[in-house]
Amino acid sequence: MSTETVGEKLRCIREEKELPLRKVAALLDIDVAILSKMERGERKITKEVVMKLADIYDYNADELLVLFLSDKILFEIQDEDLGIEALKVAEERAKYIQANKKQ
Amino acid sequence: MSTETVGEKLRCIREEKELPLRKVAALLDIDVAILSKMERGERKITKEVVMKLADIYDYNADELLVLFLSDKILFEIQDEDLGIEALKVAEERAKYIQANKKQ
DNA sequence: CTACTTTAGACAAAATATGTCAACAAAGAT
DNA sequence: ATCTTTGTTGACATATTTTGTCTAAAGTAG
Repeated sequence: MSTETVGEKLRCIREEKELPLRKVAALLDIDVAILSKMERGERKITKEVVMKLADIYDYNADELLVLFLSDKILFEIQDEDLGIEALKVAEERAKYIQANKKQ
Repeated sequence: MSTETVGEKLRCIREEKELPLRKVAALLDIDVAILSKMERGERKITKEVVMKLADIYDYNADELLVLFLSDKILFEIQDEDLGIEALKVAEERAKYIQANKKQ
């Protein structure tokens, strides 16, 4: 099971491609410091950046997006005793919403 | 299954108790307009307010807290095709974190 | 009408997020 | 020991979001 954050995952991928922050940051048109912080979870990553990095690294975008979303979900329930219960309720509600949304 | 938000739920409870916004807002020491907006989802509800209202209404705090948390979770994955998949991954990760946290 | 409840919007203040930059540390190469 | 490259840290100003306060207005009941 994956226990790493999307930032950690993106850093691993970048290191395997042997791309320096400098080059990737230039492709994203953002500051090197910000990308460094995003990989280490010090700055929030946006969905847009995740998608661009999937493209740059030629990596499965859905996998990264799921990791990105689950990070945000875990952030909401961190330190909450009822977190897992809330996740189950949220899943039921999400399924209900999905089943009833107009085509 | 519950399809209502925590705000809608809180409004229902308040109306059953026949308490006006004015009185409840006074007990919470917040403006009437803000409480009105919280019940309708126009302003974010805080965990603190949810707990205080559970006390004021003498209502199950855990139930309201789970609803409150699931609202926040659903907000994160709204309109995301991979939302339910992300929820499942988040649950696995949450279980892993819970199992490994020091006693 | 009057009294009460609730809602809508404007506004400033507070809090948070974001981009930019310079200084610093670590590691390698020569 | 420099020089170079890579990555990290923190300060700072700006921008954006959130929050509380207030007033006007809409809706409801007596």
